[in-house]
Amino acid sequence: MAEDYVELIAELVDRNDEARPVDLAERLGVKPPTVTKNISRLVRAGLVRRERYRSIFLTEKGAALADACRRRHRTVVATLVALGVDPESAERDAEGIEHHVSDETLEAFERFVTSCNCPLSGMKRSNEM
Amino acid sequence: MAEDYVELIAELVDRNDEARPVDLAERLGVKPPTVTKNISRLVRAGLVRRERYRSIFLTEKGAALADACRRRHRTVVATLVALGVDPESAERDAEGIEHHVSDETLEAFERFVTSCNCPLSGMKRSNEM
DNA sequence: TTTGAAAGTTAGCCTTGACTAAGTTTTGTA
DNA sequence: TACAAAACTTAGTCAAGGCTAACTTTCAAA
Ligand SMILES: [Mn+2]
Ligand SMILES: [Mn+2]
Ligand SMILES: [Mn+2]
Ligand SMILES: [Mn+2]
Repeated sequence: MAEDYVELIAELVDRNDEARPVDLAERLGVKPPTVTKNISRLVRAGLVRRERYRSIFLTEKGAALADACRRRHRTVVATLVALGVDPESAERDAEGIEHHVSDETLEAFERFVTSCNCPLSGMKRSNEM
Repeated sequence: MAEDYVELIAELVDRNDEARPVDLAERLGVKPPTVTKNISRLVRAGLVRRERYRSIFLTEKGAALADACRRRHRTVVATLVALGVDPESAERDAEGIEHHVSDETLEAFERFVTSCNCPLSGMKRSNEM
């Protein structure tokens, strides 16, 4: 839960300079009271700051987690796409898969997408055929 | 939850001709009362049969789900290993990842591991380097 | 400047999936 | 065969993460 929240908060702050509960609820597909309760949990965990009836921001700790999650998210999506999954399915599946990808697996994914993008490897062609 | 249970029950029946709650608890890393409660849920869902104080068996429906899950599990592990993840990490991560792999992604994984095992593709070499 | 709608919170409820403690049934062994 | 240990279930508790209904605060339009 925490990972999806901080990831999305970072994204919203980047795009809108703030993260509002209403937008979190919309994007996460839950109702506003659920967001309020979960944000309280994140506050308890030291990941976000909040003032009542105002926007939500990440703490240093939350921002660090968000960065790691966003990076991992992008890597998982890139890996799925490189394996031939259509981008919409890749995005949808990655949202769940990302939370089960260990550091070792993440490194393997990074190696793979890197080698895939290298035109000399010949991997992309043979895979996509 | 259901997926992990039916998958494991199928595996235990294959290996031991029966699935006992004590073994499920051991393998799933939970306590016996948790297994009892979850098995009741599976009974309600029509996935398993049970007689009190006796072993657990899959219904037709449960066996069908188990087969699909085991197949998907193996494909996910094979994909991770083909991407260079060590087998222990692959097995561990697959246990979580499998539940978020859609049919489209599963097909892409199958295509990938098949092409990887084809000695003519050259993919395995370039990836493992 | 008032005021109504939008946004946010609180309270209370539910389900899932975990646990412990305590009771019941089965089973291996003396 | 008796009985203790192992296996299983029941009862009760808890936290996470959903929901609705109702309340409070904010904000923008009249
Ligand atoms: Mn996610
Ligand atoms: Mn994500
Ligand atoms: Mn699993
Ligand atoms: Mn599995």
